[in-house]
Amino acid sequence: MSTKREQIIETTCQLIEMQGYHATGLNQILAQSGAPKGSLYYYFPDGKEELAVAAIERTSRDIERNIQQVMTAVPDPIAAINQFILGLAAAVEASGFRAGGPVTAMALEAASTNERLRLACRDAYRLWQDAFAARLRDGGFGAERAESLSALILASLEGAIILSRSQQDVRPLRQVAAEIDTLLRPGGP
Amino acid sequence: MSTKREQIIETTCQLIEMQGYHATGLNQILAQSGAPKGSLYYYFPDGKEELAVAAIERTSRDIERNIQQVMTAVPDPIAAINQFILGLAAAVEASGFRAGGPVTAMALEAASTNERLRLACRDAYRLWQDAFAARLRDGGFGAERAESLSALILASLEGAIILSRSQQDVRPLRQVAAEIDTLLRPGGP
DNA sequence: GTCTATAATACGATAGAC
DNA sequence: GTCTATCGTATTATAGAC
Repeated sequence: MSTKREQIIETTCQLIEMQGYHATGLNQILAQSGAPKGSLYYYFPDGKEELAVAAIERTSRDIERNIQQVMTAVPDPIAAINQFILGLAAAVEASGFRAGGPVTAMALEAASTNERLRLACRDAYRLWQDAFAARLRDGGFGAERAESLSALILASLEGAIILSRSQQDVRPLRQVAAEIDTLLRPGGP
Repeated sequence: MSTKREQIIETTCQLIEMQGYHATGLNQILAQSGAPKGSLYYYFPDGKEELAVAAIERTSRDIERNIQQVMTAVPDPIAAINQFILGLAAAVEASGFRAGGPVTAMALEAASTNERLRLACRDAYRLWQDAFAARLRDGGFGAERAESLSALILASLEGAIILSRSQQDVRPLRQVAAEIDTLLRPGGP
């Protein structure tokens, strides 16, 4: 419950999502969060790896809560998914195309080299995909189709964030939102 | 046309796609490619950044050629796109989920911090998306819809590679291939 | 629990011999 | 053109005072 511990994690999330895992140094995290190096190793004895896992878990919960919130606020599942993606586009744009979630960065950098981080990322993705899949089942899709559709939604979401940041333009995210909507609507394209 | 220069670029592509940009050291590239440090700075006076740009441009051409090849071999555009994605899934699996393209890694790590790399990634994505869009127009889709669909295809492709590597399972790529196919077929879902 | 100083190592880049 | 030795500065991690 320590507030300094939370500050360190929060700063880590911000820096990793902007720069990536390996480009973000412990010294930079310490400088920006105002914590000394001793505190970091007191709260995270395993060092950078443990801190990164904490950052992934924190983001995992935050995003999952965000998804649930939109899904509860908007009754129609298809409209809810559309609104979530557009909300994401607005957030990415508002950050000046610097934000896009720390999980994807670590998933790419550490998927092949760090098993612990890979599993943490995998679990986060699983949680988010399940949130979409559950809502799709509520909307009348069968279990298998909901699983398949939620995979497309999550994948295109992650990919569109990368495209939008590279182009510094929200168009890819908006286009994905529109095409997903078309795919989900009864009657189809 | 130097063969050593090509070796350096090829090794850079392999290492960056496995570990990312910042995690890949110049010394590691040199050791694996068998080149000495002097050669690297002779061929790439601007150092790591110039080398990374060369790696992106090389991958850009290779993938574009791969897309064109599948699109030429398979007459039906929708079937061709499906086959390209499944081919990608096979390649990712064959690499032991270590490969997935060096561009995405750099796009994420450098989008906010290195303008030169960001632009190189943006151009690569543009080239690939245009290849898909052109084929969709051939298949009868209007220009605007082809643009929007190709954005979804490229985004979901990139995202599904990340998901598949995190899970060490090609399912996400296969599910994306199937859902894209459903979306494209006349009559729809 | 909190903090500083420092160790051990790797990084990218450069200088200069050949 | 090719190569090696080395510089200066990062990095993660630790030891030990308070």
